[in-house]
Amino acid sequence: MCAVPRVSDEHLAARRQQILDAARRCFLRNGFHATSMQDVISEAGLSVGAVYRYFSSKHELVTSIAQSVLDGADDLFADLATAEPPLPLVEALDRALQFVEAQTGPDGVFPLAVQVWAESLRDPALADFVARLYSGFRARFVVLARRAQQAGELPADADPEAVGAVLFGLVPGFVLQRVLAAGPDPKTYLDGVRALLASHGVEK
Amino acid sequence: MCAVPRVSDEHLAARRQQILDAARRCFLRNGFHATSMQDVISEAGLSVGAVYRYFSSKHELVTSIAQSVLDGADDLFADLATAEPPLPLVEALDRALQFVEAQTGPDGVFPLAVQVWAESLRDPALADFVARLYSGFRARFVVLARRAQQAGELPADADPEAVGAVLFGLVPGFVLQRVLAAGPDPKTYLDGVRALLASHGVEK
DNA sequence: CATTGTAAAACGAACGCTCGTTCTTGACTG
DNA sequence: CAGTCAAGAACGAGCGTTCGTTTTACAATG
Repeated sequence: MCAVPRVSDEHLAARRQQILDAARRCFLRNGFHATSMQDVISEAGLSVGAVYRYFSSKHELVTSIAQSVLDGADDLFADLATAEPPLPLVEALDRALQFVEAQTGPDGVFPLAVQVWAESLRDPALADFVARLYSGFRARFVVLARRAQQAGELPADADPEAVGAVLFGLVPGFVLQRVLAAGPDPKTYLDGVRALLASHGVEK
Repeated sequence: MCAVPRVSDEHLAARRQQILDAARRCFLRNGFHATSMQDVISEAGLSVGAVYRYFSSKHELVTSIAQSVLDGADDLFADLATAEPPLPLVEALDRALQFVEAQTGPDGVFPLAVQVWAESLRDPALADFVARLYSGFRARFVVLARRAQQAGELPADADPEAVGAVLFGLVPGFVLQRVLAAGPDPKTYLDGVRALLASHGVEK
């Protein structure tokens, strides 16, 4: 009741974001575990008490960053799956690779995403979040495959679920090589995909 | 005088392996960072001093496990690339997926590999090791692609480097879905690949 | 074959330090 | 002056590692 000495909501939100930004920089630089709360606090230019007002624990901070890292890619994938007219597979992949390529550098989300993957193996809540999200991603690619099939780009008896999984898998396959093993650039990778698509039928 | 008290080399090697096994279990259960030396020591049923006789630091233990996790896959990939007669691409992928599938469970190497990936982003020495090894893996798939091309399985103007990168990328693409997002089984995934290979030419 | 000398191997208490978190304090706001 | 917010000292737990000591294994000895 009564006296309500308040700071504007924007101020509170800005403070929170200030902490999140600092945490992201620290986590990117040193990883979740090697980053101490003191690191984040110093990076944010705040005090211990201030940070603990906005986040009740380090774990909450890690979780917040992890979720923000993974969110946002879905927008792109949604576009790929719903574009009119339906995108040819190679073009859809081209866009996806260009998008993720921009996130493979030290300022992109993928170095953090790799850490999230590792973390999710030991944090069931995070694992659930990741599984849900990535299954959603895959579903986008399944839609993409189904529409490509309707457009005659795939054999009539192809399983869109299977093709979608492969298409989706091409993305982390590209990213991992890029981040860990100096993989080829998106254009070269795409050329490889094209060559496979143009391959001669196969079957043993 | 001249006492030469010795313990057999096998004993020493066995002790070392005993520690490595314990460390692997701990790291798999809790991750590199959340595992304390005390955890490893208790798991191994040894004393602090004993463990530090064999490994001079926690970091050395982590590095040893990380390297052992990544080693060994190359044998399989080498076989794929050098088999006579040259393997059809789908069959080679089939073998690769079956091999990695066996390693995706909680007792396989992949949950640990994901941690190694994360760790390598912040440990230059490990990053170098990983990059070298994975580039080697990719090279195997490039050979595979080149031979498939010679067998007429790929267009004559295809770039084996690009195709090899894509083929290699299919593997982690599969693994990540399997480990993080309840991805499809190897057979379904392979069906997807087959459908793509049988696709209708494409180009815009 | 018992005894002894000795170095390797194992032990585990203790150390210094950093961690994540809590608590006390005071300044500032409405 | 009531109440919020930030500051930062303080805390206990747990970390990785060190190190002085004890135990073990075994060749040399008598």
